[in-house]
Amino acid sequence: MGKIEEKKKEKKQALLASAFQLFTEKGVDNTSVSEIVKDANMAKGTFYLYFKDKYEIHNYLIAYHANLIFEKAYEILDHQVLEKVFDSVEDAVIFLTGSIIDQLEANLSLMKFISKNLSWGVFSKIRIMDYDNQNCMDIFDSLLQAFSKKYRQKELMIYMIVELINATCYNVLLYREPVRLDELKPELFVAIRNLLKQFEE
Amino acid sequence: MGKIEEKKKEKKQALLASAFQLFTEKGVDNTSVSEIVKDANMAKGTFYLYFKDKYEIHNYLIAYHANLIFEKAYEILDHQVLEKVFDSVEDAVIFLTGSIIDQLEANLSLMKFISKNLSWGVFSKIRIMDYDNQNCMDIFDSLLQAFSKKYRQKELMIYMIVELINATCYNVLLYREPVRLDELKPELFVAIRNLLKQFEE
Amino acid sequence: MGKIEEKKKEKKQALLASAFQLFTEKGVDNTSVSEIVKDANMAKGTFYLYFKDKYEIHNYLIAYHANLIFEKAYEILDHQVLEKVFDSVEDAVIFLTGSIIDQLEANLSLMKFISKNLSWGVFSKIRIMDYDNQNCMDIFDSLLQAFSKKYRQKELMIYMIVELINATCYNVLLYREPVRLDELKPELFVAIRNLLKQFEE
Amino acid sequence: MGKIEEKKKEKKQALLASAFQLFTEKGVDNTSVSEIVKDANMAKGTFYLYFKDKYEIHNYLIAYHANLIFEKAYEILDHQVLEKVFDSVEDAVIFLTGSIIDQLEANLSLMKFISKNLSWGVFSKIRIMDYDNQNCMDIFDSLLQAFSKKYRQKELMIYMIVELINATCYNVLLYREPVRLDELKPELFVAIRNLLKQFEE
DNA sequence: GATGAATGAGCGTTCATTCAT
DNA sequence: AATGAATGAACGCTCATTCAT
Repeated sequence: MGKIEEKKKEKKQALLASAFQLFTEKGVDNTSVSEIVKDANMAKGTFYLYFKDKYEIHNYLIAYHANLIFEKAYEILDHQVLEKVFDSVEDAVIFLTGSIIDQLEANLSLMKFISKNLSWGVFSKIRIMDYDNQNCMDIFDSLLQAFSKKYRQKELMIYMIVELINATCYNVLLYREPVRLDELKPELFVAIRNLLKQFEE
Repeated sequence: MGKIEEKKKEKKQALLASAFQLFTEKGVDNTSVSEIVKDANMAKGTFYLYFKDKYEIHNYLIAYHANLIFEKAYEILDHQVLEKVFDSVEDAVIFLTGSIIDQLEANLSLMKFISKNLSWGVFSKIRIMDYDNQNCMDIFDSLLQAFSKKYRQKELMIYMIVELINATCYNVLLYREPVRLDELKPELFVAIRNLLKQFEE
Repeated sequence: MGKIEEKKKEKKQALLASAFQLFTEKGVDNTSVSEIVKDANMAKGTFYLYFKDKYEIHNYLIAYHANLIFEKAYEILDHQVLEKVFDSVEDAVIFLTGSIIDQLEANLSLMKFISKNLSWGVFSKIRIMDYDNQNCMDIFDSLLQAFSKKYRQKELMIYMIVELINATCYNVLLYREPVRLDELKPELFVAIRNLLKQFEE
Repeated sequence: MGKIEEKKKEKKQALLASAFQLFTEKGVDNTSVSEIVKDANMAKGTFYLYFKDKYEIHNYLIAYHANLIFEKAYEILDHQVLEKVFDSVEDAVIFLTGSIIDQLEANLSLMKFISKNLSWGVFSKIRIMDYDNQNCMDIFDSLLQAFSKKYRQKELMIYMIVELINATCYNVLLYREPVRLDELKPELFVAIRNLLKQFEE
């Protein structure tokens, strides 16, 4: 019956929502299963019907939200590409980067949650999960194709760009160290343009 | 009497050694104080004579080992500089980077330990601790001066380089994803050269 | 289902019984939660399902047993009042006192437990708890009304009488110092009669 | 050598002073030997050269300070008796009581410290200790003799008076329950006069 | 499928006491 | 006599997990 399936999905979503809120609020280590189920209005045992343990729900959430950020960024980008706003791939990537940084800046606890947990491996696993979004790589890929430019080692290039953004923004956004975001941004954009050039065929 | 002081230092060293081994083997969260003192052949209470809690010994170890890596790299570099091996700062930085990566590759659990815990703030605090070494920034600084080249925003530049190295090497060293180390290295080196150029005055 | 509720009540009762025995035997400070649950044949965690900490069960027991003593004394008194045994309020109060002293004498560890912990504030809080008995003040009140005599500052009067009884009996019952109980009693009764007179309007 | 004896007495006094301050400030259970010796500027081991354990120093302090209160009260009284200020024993006892209550009121943490720990047995042991003061009983005794009145069962009488004062003042001073001190005092004085009359021969 | 009472190993931390110096 | 480093049992408390209902 579809209704049962629906109810199960609702339960799972409720658990995910509660866990995400608590994880970002107080950290994963300081959040207990008890608190999650309490917040989700469920019995403790129910949690274990949907997730093997606390770490499964943790990984799920990282992948989910990391993907969400790219999705949102791409959504905005897509409109602009269609409207031929950008002269080059470089400009589009910079725009994408800016969009991602803006999202992270607007939600620091989300950035904290994702950043230190986001490993390259997670992206490739996102598809396995039950939300059928495009992932980060596809987004870049389609972007690069849209401008029909040829880059070698596309995956490595994207990897280096993503890691550079993530790594440099972390301290800057959370602690304003060693510089403020508005000081980092222009240099980061130049560095990304250079990385793109570096991988041109 | 000096003998007591000596014994105390030995105890502290034993605790640091045991903690480091266990932290790198099983992670900080999965290592208990009980295990540390057991490994160090001490009573539980003794731990608290030397460290306020698990996190104090953790921070101590991060700063200590991060510093050690730079020190070792710089030691080698120093000899080469004296012998005028390098034509430019760029070459020297690349050499330094290579040396650091080699160390990380040779000790993956150390890399794992440092990488996810190393925040920019830690560097500035290293001096405070009781080993009076030069730190990362000083090393770069003296390097740059040695070649009397002028760069703007040196701190930001170093920050971006260090974060790029750290971030890109993590997955590559630990999971060989998305490429192997020997595939990453040349591109990383080019990227670093570009970053240096970007900050030339 | 009622069965679960019943089992929970049984568990709580078992904890209370074990705690009371250990508290009176060895004192509150020398009794650990571990010992209580061991005596009650339960896991340590179970204790914390029923009481916030050691002090909650402690307060519960003080109030409970203090109330119990008054209740028992009043029960007997009630019958006698109905049978018009007493000529005056004074006689009834003396009877009540005697009855309370007898109970304390029969259970010295109970007396020790209650005496040093019983503060005036506890009485007013007894009602809050889940046994809905009359408390000390109500008992005296109804007694005084039964004989329709008017006293001023009833609460202060009762306070002074109760404290006098409690304070003088403590050393006498536990250490027979400075006199034996049978030497104290007549003088205590006279003193109480004088206190009652003192507060007549 | 006398100097060594003197130094030892100084150390003991320092420990007593530190312990008393900490006991009254934070309670006996929340004060550790570590804190006492730290406050007294001594090594931990030194404590055990002077006291068997924490409880020995505790008992010592109770007896000492309880005695001190009576002493102070008597000192004042003595002058007044010599000057024939009082017409009767009753008046003198009331004065003594007032003086004791004033001291307790002026130092609530002292009152808290003494009150619940003061047992009749402590008084008789005071003499054993190394401060050779008169104790409570002697004070009353000499008072009664000064007025050459005859009371029966003097010890019991004093016991009841002292316990009544102590017991009724405790809650009133600490929590103002069930009445304020100025409401208790007149009634307490009347009750004491009645007790004295009760024991007249 | 859902519950939540029960578990108990494990946590970090304290501290009275000992004893080599 | 004085020290203070070392001890380790014991503490209160947490919480992931189980399982009878």
